[in-house]
Amino acid sequence: MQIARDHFEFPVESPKVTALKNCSLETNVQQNMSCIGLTNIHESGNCTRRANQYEQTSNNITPNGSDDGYTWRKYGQKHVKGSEFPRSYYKCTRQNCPVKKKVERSPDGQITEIVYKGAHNHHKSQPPRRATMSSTAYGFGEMSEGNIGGSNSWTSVQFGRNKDVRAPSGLDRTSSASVLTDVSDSLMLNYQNTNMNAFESATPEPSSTLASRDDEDEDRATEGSTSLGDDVDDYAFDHKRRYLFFI
DNA sequence: AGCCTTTGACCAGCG
DNA sequence: TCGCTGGTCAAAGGC
Repeated sequence: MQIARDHFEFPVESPKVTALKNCSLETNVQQNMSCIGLTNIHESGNCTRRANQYEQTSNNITPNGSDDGYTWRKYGQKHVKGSEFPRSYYKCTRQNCPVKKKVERSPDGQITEIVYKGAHNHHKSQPPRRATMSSTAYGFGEMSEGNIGGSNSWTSVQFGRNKDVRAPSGLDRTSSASVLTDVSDSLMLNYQNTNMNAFESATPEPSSTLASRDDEDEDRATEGSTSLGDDVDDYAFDHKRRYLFFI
């Protein structure tokens, strides 16, 4: 919990954030987490390009529950009792990756809660067999990545309201953050750039280790924020044309 | 052609 | 044991 909270305490006004805010204004995609998240790691030029794409399809798009640098496949959706909104269930599409996540989203498309379960056995942002929009953006991936090498745990990321942190097992390590949705948007902008080191220092395994172990061959190309961003940009842009969706 | 989402059915845990 | 609930499966259809 503390870890997650710490994640969201990064500067709101960084150069990246400023650029992204401009992006939102230019494209009328405001409070669009996907747009912001996707464009976080790119130059504003690309930001505009992407945002236009979204604008064509929806005014409120937040693909696949969250943009966390991993690729997710939705395998179920259910309206859970006690919850206002339907809950979507996602699996990491990475082969042999056991990580799952639950996403609750309000009717207007805002994420109200994300709960991660398990630990990725691969580094994030590597092009999967088939990328989707969700695989290309950044924001909360480290939430679950902090569990790499650990037990299957649920890591909760919450938006807009306070909820109990999901902790089915007393042994599970959980973390959560409760922030306003619009605030979280801004926070996501900076997450990748400003908090990687901060988070890594708070987690058992630094990403450099992660990137060079389980899937070294495939992961190598994704190391480093710059190369990572470029790879994701090109790859994601191409595939987003096909997978413009939202929940 | 391959991967995706959707969605109803099914299963397991719990009181 | 039964009913409720959350989580997962799998078929169907879309992109």
